[in-house]
Amino acid sequence: MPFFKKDVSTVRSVIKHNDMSPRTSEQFEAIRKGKKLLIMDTALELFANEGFHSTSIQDIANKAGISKGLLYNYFESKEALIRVIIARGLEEIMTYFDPDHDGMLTRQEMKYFIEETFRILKENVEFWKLYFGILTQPPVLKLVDKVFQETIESLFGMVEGYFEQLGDENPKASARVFVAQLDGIGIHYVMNPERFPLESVKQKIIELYADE
Amino acid sequence: MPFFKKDVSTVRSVIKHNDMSPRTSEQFEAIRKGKKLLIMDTALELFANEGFHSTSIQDIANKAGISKGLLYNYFESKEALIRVIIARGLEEIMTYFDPDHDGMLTRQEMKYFIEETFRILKENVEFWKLYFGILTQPPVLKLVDKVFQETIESLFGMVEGYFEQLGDENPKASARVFVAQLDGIGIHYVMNPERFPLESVKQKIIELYADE
Amino acid sequence: MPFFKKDVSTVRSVIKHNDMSPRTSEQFEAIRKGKKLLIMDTALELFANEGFHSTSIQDIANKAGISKGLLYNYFESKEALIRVIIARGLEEIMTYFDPDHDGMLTRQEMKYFIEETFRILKENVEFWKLYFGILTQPPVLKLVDKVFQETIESLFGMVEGYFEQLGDENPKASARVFVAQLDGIGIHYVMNPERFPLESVKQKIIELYADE
Amino acid sequence: MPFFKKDVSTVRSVIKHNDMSPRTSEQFEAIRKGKKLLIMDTALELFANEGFHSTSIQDIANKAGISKGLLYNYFESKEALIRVIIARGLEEIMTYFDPDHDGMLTRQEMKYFIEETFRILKENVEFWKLYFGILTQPPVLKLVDKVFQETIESLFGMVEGYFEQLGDENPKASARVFVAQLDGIGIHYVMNPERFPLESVKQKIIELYADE
DNA sequence: GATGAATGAGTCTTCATTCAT
DNA sequence: CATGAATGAAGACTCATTCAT
Repeated sequence: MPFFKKDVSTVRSVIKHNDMSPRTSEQFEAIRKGKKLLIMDTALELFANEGFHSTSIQDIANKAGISKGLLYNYFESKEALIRVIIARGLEEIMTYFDPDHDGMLTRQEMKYFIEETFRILKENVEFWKLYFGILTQPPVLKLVDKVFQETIESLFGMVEGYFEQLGDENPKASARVFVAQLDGIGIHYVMNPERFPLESVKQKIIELYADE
Repeated sequence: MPFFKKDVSTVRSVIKHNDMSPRTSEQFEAIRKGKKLLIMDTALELFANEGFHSTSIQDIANKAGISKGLLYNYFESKEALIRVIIARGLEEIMTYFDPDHDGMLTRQEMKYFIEETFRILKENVEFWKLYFGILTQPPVLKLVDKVFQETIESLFGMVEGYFEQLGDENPKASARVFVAQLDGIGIHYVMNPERFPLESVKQKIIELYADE
Repeated sequence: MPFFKKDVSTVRSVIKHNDMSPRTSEQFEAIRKGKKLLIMDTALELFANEGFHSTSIQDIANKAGISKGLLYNYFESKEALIRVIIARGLEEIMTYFDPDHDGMLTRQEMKYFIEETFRILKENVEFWKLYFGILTQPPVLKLVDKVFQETIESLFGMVEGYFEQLGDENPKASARVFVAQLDGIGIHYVMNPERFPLESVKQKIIELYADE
Repeated sequence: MPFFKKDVSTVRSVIKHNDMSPRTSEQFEAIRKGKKLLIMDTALELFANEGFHSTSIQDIANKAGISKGLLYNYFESKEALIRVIIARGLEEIMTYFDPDHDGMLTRQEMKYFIEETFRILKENVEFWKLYFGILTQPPVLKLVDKVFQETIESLFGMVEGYFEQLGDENPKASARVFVAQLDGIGIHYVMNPERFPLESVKQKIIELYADE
């Protein structure tokens, strides 16, 4: 299940009650959390499939079944919205990539790393569409620059360290090739998930980079 | 030299023509061609670096030193403009990839193919920026869909045929991986040409796919 | 002390009442009155310093520490709110200007009138900022038109009567000049209270109009 | 005649011609100048009578008989528009107030100064409505702050110098009173031009300040 | 061929007001 | 009495496109 589709469902039951006293702040909190997720998920889908610029705030509101105004109750601007969406996505992804948070990849972890990559790719097609869409759109990239840079740097560091430790003579170049390859696969996959032979491609990558 | 910067220079002198003698129709033709190229090159640069949506017709006209009206004299719309730019680029690229136009890659041709790919990438950074920007923007991709599809299909066919002829047990998957890898490299390179070790990456790719 | 900052303090204690004993209806009344004053004072300050249009209901609620909804419990609209604020201000001011409520100014009362004017101006800078702000904003003026007109008419009547009784040959013009002068002083003072020499200006006005 | 209504009339004849060659840049210049004045005058009238915030760009465009978009062809924002209007007004006014541009008022010039003041007030009611409207609206005042400050300072300097040279014991205060009085008169006049006895008020002021 | 004034639909954003709780 | 989520109309501004000259 995509990391961002968690438990919006339980929210509704919490917000039902029926006397005349004002809602408690927990109830408001629950409403806010649910709506915020709804908006983010809706926006992600539209940004990913229609592009950031081609998606209007009205489009998002319509699809989410809310009013334009309400969206601004939760996000101060369209730019803030995409920034939050990206930050959430990258954050969660990084937790999968570096399970023991030591910024290091051991030989054993490499196979796991690749498998995780493919799993995450498969389960979050929308997010990755958006990710690649942003990566190649300079003006949109600027909006989320910092978090992007940081995440990518950290990833490169990990991969580079792996090749270094393997005795690779040019670990920087190898890391570039490796990450570029994964990105290339990601792009091709999200552009056409049905026709892309993800499973056999994964095997090939494991053979190439993590074979014992 | 970028494939799209060819004979603008020779045309310049014709455009500068500023005395009172009537122009011959060949001269008019030359003006048209020169202006058209000027517009296309200017637009390519802006689309690539600022994004299609963030570049206005006014921006293009300003940078090209012409009026908005004149642009519409040459291209019927902004969409038509990007379509023509992409079509020109893909067309020229394909001539390099399949020199004898037989849609086939022999073993010898593979090394040449890879080298050409890297050369073209290096010499046409702007175009590739635009290419990848479009590839990941569904609504913009729609504008140029047909020519993109055709080019990509034809490319895949060639590469798939190559792996088939090599006896690869899953030529489809291998072709996907191969093209995805080149695309990944392309993206990473155009995003940051100075820091990307293009030359050593090229050697790696040749080793991997075209070593005798 | 500003005429509008009177008994808020005594009310505060009542508002703080927070145990579980049921409130008497007098207590409710006191709460209502206290909250209403709180809202009016807060709104006055913001309207005066930020302008009517630039102050949002949310701003007022925030600054007053209450919710938007509650504000509408006391005032049916933003326009009603400013109307009530202005009406209260003008009403209280008129009680100072015409102490025996006979609509007349005797020669002795003139000096007192001028002194009161300056005292009131000094003690209610916020109110006068708002007053002058409204005076010069036709669409806002419309909102409070009636009470403004009445107050100004009544004032003019008093002053005109004074000049008449003094044997002035053109009491209407003199009254206009006099009131205009006071308004001019008022505006300049509230725009920059620190740098305006209020005391010496007051003496000058007394010399000019109420010297024995 | 208001200083800002000059010779828009002649423009139309200039812009007529009838072959297929593009307009000359003088023609464009003439069009731009005329439209710019039209927009400024229209906006002045609306800002003055409806207030800055209550006047929408659409209102201005409608009244001027042009499209919203065109207005932005001439002024980059609503704020820029009011700034230009105010700057133009203040500039022209200062030329009347200090005819020999020496920043000084001689005794003879004082009578002329007052007469000019009243003439300008009478002939530019709209502008002065806007002027006073802005003076009392902090958030709008901020938009035009610099030019306002400068003009007012310069005016105060002149008037203060006059009282000083007259041997006044407190020229600063006298200048304040004087300018405040003129402002008060201005406000009352523009609020209700028909009922304000401008002529006799002028005489009174001349008596008070410039009598020989 | 060439210009740029002109249009108007579409976009982001704000905010007074309502209402369920 | 009190809260703040929710609405929607309105406003500033942008921009592809047209067209008279």
